[in-house]
Amino acid sequence: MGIYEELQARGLLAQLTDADEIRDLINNGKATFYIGFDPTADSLHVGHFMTLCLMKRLQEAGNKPIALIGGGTAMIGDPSGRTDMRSMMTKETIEHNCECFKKQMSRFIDFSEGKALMVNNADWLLDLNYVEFIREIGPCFSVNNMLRAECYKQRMEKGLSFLEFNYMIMQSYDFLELYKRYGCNMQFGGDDQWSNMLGGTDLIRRKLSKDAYAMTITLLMNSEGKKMGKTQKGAVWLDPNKTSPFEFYQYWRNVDDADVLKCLRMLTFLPLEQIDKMDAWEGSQLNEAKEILAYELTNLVHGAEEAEKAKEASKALFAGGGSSENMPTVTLTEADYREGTIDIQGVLVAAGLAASRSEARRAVEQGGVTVKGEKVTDLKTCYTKEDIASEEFIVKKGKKSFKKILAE
RNA sequence: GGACGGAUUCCCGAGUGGCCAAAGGGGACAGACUGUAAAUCUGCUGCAAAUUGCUUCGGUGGUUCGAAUCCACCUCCGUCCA
Repeated sequence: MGIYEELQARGLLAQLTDADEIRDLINNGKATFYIGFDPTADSLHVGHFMTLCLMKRLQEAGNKPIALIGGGTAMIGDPSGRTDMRSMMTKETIEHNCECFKKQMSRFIDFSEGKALMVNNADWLLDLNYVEFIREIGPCFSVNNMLRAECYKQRMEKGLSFLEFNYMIMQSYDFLELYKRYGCNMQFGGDDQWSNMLGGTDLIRRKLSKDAYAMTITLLMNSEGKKMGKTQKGAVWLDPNKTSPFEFYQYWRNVDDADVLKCLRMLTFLPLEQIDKMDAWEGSQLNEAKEILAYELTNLVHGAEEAEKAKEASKALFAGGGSSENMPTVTLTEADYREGTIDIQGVLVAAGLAASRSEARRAVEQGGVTVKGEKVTDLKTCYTKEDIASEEFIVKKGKKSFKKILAE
């Protein structure tokens, strides 16, 4: 089974410009491909993780990846899949984010000895001369066609600025530039990038009369048709400081039944045969599959040690037993106490389990707060520093949020 | 450049002088039921020293005893015309 067939079996392939040609290229290690990442935040998230995995898979199959950091395109902002304009980022922010991306990517992709490249499109986009550029590239784009592209259609109602309208052209130009510089003949990306990517293959054909290919991977959607990797608090980040390994683990531990197998196939590197066996699992047995999913992904992103810790902590909390050693903790400082004590609302707020004292009050009133295994119903419940220091002071809000509190 | 229309709480969206911390829906959170799933039902959803007080309806000023609501100017967005 070639890499192409494997990707297909995992359900990763969405759209391809030329399936036969692409299969031949990637199965035989003849592809030099690029995937673009716009530095819109200071950490990669789960969406990026999928494409990074794709990159890794293809690299292992002998193809040469180019990770393109969009230091230039981020100056414009991709309107794809957005209903309103992105807020503009300063040059400094973008540069900072680029650095963060670079570090994180090196964890997944082997950049040693020219096995992969990392480039930044700021290097060629920022110095373009406007008139020269539009004279060279402008004639290759039909506005009529661009307006028909899905990514712009969605914006016709809410409004689309000229700035964003240029995004597709910039991305197309990237592909052309990479083709010229490195012989990059393929581009991969999320399915929402399809029209931008086609812009690139078209441009290469027009300017160089050469064929280049594009392929998108399926966006990871849950059974409700929403993009996965987002929580109410925002994206699930790969940076352990933004999303702790434990939270990361829990996110996957909690996916819907309907999505487990899909996630295993698309995200993990487990052999397909093993995943196919799990296909037959039903009901509560699926919980095991979720545990595997959560462990595998945490392992990939944060390493085995962190994955193990997250698993332990989760067992300690939900299944009883296990040690509380690896639970997320919060240490209270002098400033948290008032006259030597802290009330239950204060504890919840200090632990980050409630955003405000009002929210904490509601949680207590509705019977959702547990301290050391005992439900707290009295808002006036107070604790001294000694109470907290004396034994395992575990505060639980609801079923899944909890913190171990330490005294200073 | 001209003519309209719009901006309300996490989101959508009602409210056109006091009864408005602001209807309704979604989401989030909590409870019941469960398998750390889904579905369903219930509660809850600005902040706080909490029978009260404070801050909020794009921004700044103004009218008024009283403004999300009226007036002026500004900012941003949409539609149509150029």
